[in-house]
Amino acid sequence: MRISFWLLDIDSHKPGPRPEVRLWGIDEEGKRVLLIDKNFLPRFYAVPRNDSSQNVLINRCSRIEGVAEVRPAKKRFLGKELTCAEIWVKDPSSMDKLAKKISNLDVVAGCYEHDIRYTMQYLILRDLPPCKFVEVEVSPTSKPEDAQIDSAYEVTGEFKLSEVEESPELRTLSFYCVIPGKRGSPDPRNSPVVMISIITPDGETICLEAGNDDSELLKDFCEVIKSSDPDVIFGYGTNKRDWMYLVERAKVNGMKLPVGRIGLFPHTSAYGHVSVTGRANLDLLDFVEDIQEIKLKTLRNAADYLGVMPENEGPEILEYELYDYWSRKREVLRDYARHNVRRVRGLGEKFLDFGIQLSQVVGLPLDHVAAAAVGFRVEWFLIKEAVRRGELVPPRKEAFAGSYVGGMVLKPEPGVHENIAVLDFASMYPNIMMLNNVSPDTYIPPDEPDPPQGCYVAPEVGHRFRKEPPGLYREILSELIRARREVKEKLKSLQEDSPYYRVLQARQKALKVIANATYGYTGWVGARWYLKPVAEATAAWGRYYLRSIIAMAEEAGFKVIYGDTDSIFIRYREGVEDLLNRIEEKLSLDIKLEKVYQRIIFTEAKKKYAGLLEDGTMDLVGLECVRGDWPDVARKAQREVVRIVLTTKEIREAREKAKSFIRKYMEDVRNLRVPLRDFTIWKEITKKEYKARTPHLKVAEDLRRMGWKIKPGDKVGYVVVKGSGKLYERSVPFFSARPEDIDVDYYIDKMILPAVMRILKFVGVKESELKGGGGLEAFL
DNA sequence: GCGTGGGGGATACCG
DNA sequence: ACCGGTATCCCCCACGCG
Repeated sequence: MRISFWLLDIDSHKPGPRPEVRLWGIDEEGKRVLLIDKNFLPRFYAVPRNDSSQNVLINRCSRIEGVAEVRPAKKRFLGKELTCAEIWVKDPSSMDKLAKKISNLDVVAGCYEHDIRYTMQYLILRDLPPCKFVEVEVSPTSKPEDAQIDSAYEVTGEFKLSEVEESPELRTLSFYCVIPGKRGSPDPRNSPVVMISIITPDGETICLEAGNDDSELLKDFCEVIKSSDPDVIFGYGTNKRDWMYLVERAKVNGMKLPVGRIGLFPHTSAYGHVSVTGRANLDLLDFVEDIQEIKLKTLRNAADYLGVMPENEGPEILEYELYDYWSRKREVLRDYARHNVRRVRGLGEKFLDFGIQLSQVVGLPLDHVAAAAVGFRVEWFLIKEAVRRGELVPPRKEAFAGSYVGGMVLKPEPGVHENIAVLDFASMYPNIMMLNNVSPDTYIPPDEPDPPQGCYVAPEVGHRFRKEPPGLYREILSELIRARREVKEKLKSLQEDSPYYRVLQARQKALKVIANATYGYTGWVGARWYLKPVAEATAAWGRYYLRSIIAMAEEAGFKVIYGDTDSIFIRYREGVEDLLNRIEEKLSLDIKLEKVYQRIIFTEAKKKYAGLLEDGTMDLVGLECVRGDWPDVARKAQREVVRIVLTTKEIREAREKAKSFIRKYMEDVRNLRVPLRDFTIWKEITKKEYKARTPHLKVAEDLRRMGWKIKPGDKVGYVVVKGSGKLYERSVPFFSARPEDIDVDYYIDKMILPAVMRILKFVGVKESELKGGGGLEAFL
């Protein structure tokens, strides 16, 4: 029989002599099904030292224990054709060992693709995209007795992409755990999970609560999951924290934690994601990490930023207060947990479409792709496409991280400007790579002569790339960009509120993310396709094109006020369209009039400016007010000053307004008439060992002494208090300072004044005018 | 012994 | 565990002065 199947999760096991791939998913009727494929073995390639020994190689390999079959194969490696042996392996878990053994044979130059997991080989070789309907021939088989599914089948045919583009209706479950620590971070050996709030697939909210211990709670949690049988589980911070904690607690209680569609425990797997067999466990923090505008990645902030729930809704309880609320204000804690699980679900709804599309594009299962860093998302996309093209996948190797010169940044013309146009190249780096066929497989090393078809030569650095045939990057980038253009075209004909619109919107975003990260990927030492000249040449061409458009703009009589990497800022006037056309014609690169600022202000610094668009929105770029490591007192003050300067017609009037605002604001700060949290400075702990003494490291030490486990990736919030000595000696955790201890002079002199003066000095304000409120200092 | 200036560490931004 | 370019703060130490 033939079924439609949508892949949610994949795993493998080995019940007998042959391994099995298990595909967990949903059929077109909405049945939860398990497909079992007993006819797939993994394979890798052995490349002989020279062509003549291919037969010898095949013979030698065939006789090795654990090899199922050896076939001759023709492949390409970095553009070079080669013949090799395709070695099929009986037991996936022995592939590495086998490859190592074969690598050591005297007739073998090297082995490839043994480092690609069995399940990923399956998806790629069988052309099975995750999160997409496919049709496949199957035969019914008996359900594994402990598997929670409607039916099981054995795969008997090939997968064929289905016409159906929609996703099935997924059952989602959201959960939020409350885990108080008596003193600092909770320890699973002695601190129980006290509450789990859940929103089931039916929309029912359940709030589980611990009794004397959490064994009932954990049992009930598993029971809710089992009975509501979700396809997707949403949580926040669950990959790094909650799941591990729940598993540890289960072990302490001598229990299992059977939350999957089979198996007794969730387990940590690739990219640090926690795998719940048969379901997709998604940690929404993984998506929030990619949103740079959210500085402090709390559930509350993320939900607020994304319009899921205002930050002031529901009680706010800080981590160190949880234990107290559990002991004495439990009703508030329940309310808190209920609000937070709603936040989790809201975020899940925001990100699910994107996750699904990313999974389709990249080819990694949904839960993997969500947790994978950008580099790995790009890489799996490349791996899938390379295999499809018969190109061997390079192994990951230790490489020396040689640095190279990147993009070009112009010194801005400081001051206030009006009517400024921004011209920028559309997807500059991807287009450069396509245009000049920049790719690891088209690169010509210095010792090789020019090929007959000719080559592109990068400016400044001189790296050469074959004109023909098209390289891997040219192929995959043009495919990504073509697909995205097609999706964007289709979007135009759809209603913005239709579900399909949301799907396509997510799809074009997924395609863009991958295309835009490809240049960065080429310069990543850890990349399988890392090749410094590829990144170096791309950047060199970028500088060349930027210089070209600067010259063309100046030739046309425009003054270039600023520029960064792929853009220039010029006065907007007659002739801009003309300039754009001439640039496109000369350079064969898309360039656009990106925006026009009514007014824009630059300081002397690069990468920092504030502009007012025609529609009244403000762009704040690089300034202190967009940086998460400045306290809100300084950020708010600067932001308001910028707003005044940009929106007040007369500069003279703006100056006076800004002055009186800042004077008053500083008075408010001095008298603590601003929210206390606006003094907190947040900084990330980025590593284990430090050379320097800094405020945030000293505070991290304080917190550790208090029992908090501070790890790289954590942010510490501190305030500066009055007293003598170094700044770091006067920095304390934000929650342990009394308002009257705060060193308001520090905040005014070192944070607020510098931040606002950087703007105000360009409208004629002197620092002395702000300090004394027009007093004596003004005359000094 | 004390103030200063510059180098370097650390962080987070831009494109 | 994506790149290089950049600003900014703070710490620290060499240096000059007395």
